Amino acid sequence: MSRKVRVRFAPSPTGGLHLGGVRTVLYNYLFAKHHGGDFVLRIEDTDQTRFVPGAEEYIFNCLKWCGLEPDESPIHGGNYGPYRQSERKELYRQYAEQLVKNGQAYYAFDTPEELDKMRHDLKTNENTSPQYDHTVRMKMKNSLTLTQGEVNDLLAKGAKHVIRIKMPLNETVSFTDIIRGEINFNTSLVDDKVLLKADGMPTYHLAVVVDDYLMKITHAFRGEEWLSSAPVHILLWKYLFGLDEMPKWAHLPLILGPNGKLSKRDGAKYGFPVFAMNWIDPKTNELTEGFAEKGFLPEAFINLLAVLGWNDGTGQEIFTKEELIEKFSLERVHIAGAKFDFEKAKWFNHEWIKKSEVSDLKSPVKNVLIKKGIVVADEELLEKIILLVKDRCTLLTDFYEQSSFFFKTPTQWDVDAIKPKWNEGKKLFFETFNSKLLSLEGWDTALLENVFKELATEKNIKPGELQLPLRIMLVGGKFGPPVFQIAELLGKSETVFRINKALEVF
RNA sequence: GCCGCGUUGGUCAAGGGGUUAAGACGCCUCCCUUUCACGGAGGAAUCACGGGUUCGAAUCCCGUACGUGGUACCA
Repeated sequence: MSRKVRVRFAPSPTGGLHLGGVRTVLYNYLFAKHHGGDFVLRIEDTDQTRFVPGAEEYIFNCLKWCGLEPDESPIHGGNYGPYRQSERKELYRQYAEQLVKNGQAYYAFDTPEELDKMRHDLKTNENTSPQYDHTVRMKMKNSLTLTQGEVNDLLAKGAKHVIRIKMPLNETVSFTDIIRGEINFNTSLVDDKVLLKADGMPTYHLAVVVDDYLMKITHAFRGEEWLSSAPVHILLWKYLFGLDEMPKWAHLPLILGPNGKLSKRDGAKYGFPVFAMNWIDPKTNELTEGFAEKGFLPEAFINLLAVLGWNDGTGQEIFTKEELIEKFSLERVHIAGAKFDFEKAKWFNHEWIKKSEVSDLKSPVKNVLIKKGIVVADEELLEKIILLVKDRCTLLTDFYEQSSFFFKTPTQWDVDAIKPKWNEGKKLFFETFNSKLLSLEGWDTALLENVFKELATEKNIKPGELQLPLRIMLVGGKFGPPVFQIAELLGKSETVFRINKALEVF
């Protein structure tokens, strides 16, 4: 009988939620839901110096927008709380002390200056970043080098100290990564990582192991950047709780930018978002644009993220969240990192806009229009407009360009586009056309097109040569859906009005 | 430097000993449409390199190169 699947995501509230982070959440979520398990979200606010106000709330907003709400979290509650690292502070010390007692960790009293000095003194061309490891620990100020009495004195005096893991000499630590298979590390090459900081807060290394144990996590998925510190976590599991209890690991490939690791700067540089939603850094007031505000549908966003590094083997690319839950498997996650391609991302959004129902598009489109100062009074008209233009919108924001002319009479016309072929005959045509429209019984696309073509034939002008001028009269430029459909939605009086108005200028 | 991980068209990728090496994005051509899209039909473009193993290697092994992550009292 296997345990219920429980996976977790543990962001630190340090700022915006970037693509890699959202994808990690996504894979956690999909895996949990695929197995009918729980998706636990805890906050890694272990380091007060890096905690950014508003960032936690921001994370929840992003998850909500993406439709990836956790089953347990600081705001959703759950049976394994508290879910904030800072609120669990007292838990960690005992485990660290236990390791010290068992000789698997030790107190270190080195000051930051002493550490700097050590790193500076030992730095050579062959060893550009010396580690606090078995080669130097016996030269430092710690409970391995001091006498028991000295240590007790320091502790009694309340001397600042950390607890570091004592990496064993020349042992092989192995574990099986669900995506990558067996991975081995030689412990001699791993440094004595700090487990408990001088301020009493745990580092990620201690916290992740203790919390995963206490919260009964069965599967731990995280970015590949954690792979190097995996041996520390494995050892901690072995020392503290036993390897049998340890969750299964999977290290997810990185999402890369055009030049290496995807960074916030790449977004600014290449003009695409890297965060799920807008993030304003409270310190600098700097805004980083999000996919939501850029005009992405959340369904498209998680879809494109899901298939950036995973596929179901069939060639299918468009998946609903339900399909993803059903088909997702870690074994089919790609091992290598993937470069993010914004063009493809836009394609996904376009596909999603095309396949979305008008009723689902209405609210986001309305928001786009309202933001641009357009008042949408007629809901029915809005629905017709969306249906008419959605195939040509890649981003939700495109709905503005594609439909604003339905709400605003043009005040400028692309005169250059028609001027070369404009003449009195055409002007006369439109004057006649307008009076015909006025006396028309009924008003629909087919009827308008008929009247237009009949009159063109009568006047001996090719209808094609008249369509562009009509379009420009109605919308102002060479864009928009088929011109007679525009006229139909505009209605008789507005159509006639626009033709007259344009005729004065042409 | 050291350690880990990786490498199939420009990008995402399928394929895991025998394939004409799928498909998608992007690009190009044509059709549809005398706006632009959508849609349809085509096209150019790929197994990092060098050694093995094998009758046979994109697929397995070793090396090299390159990329990437880590090397913090950051996560």
